Amino acid sequence: MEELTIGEVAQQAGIRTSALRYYERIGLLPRAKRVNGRRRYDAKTIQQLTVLQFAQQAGFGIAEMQTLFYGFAADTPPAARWKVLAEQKLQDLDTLIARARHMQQTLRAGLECGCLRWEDCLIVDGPDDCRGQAGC
Amino acid sequence: MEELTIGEVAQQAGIRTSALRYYERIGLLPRAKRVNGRRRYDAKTIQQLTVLQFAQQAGFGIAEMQTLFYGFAADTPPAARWKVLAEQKLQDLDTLIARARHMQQTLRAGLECGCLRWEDCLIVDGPDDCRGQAGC
DNA sequence: GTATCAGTTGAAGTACACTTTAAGTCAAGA
DNA sequence: TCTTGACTTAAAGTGTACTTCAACTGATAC
Repeated sequence: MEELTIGEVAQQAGIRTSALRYYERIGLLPRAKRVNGRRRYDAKTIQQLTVLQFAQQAGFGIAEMQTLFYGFAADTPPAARWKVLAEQKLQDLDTLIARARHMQQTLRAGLECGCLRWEDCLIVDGPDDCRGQAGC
Repeated sequence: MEELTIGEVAQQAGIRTSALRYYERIGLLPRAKRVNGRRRYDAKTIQQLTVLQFAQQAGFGIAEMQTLFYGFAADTPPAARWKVLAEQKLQDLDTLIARARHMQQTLRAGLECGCLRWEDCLIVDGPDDCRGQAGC
């Protein structure tokens, strides 16, 4: 089977060599074997990295990926591992989106305020609260 | 006019004393006067902090707030300052929301995959791509 | 007098996901 | 032989927004 250097893996996976060394150091990737002190990977590693990047895109942090990949009984299939964590993450994302929407409302409320001084601005006490005060 | 200690300001504004010292240190709040070496604030500070928290809730980082509060000609009214930064921020939030939605799709796609091994999972190459492969 | 509480300072720590740096190794090409 | 380029390591740096720590001071209560 074909073996790859760290630079080749990095290029094929679209990742920096420093990240690969980092993943190995923290145990997110298994320790690569060495030839003359240099890391050698087999093609399967690219697949592993693809899964890793997929999980990352789905919003999993490194600690969560450790759980996902190594934090279950060896005979637990991927779909089951994924399910446990994915459902919580979906909720987190709902929360995140709601917060972002709230920020947008806050910003738009601020855009409608024509205050001449911050002190006059009632918007900061509540967006629906502009009681004909100066500039609001 | 009534003067407040750092603890009183912190409590009324719902913020930690350490944050108040931090804001002063980085110049986000003007240097408070000292009495016996202790900070003394007037009631106006609460209002300033309210504006600050409003901006923070709208998604402005500290550097952006520096610009917002001190990065304009002294006669520029708040509404004009706000406008310059808020419109960009609204766009950033659109991007953020889109990314979060994409993450959710990724997660849901993963939930529908019943792979027995990561290696069998074609979802990681593209969510719409489960061509009757083992477990997918 | 002394215990307690709130305050002071500068420096270091926190979380996250890496990147950058310094100093050195290894193999291949001119 | 010398240079070049890719690689090795451990350690320190990055950015954000604070918090925590250590050592100390000042005012108040008993």
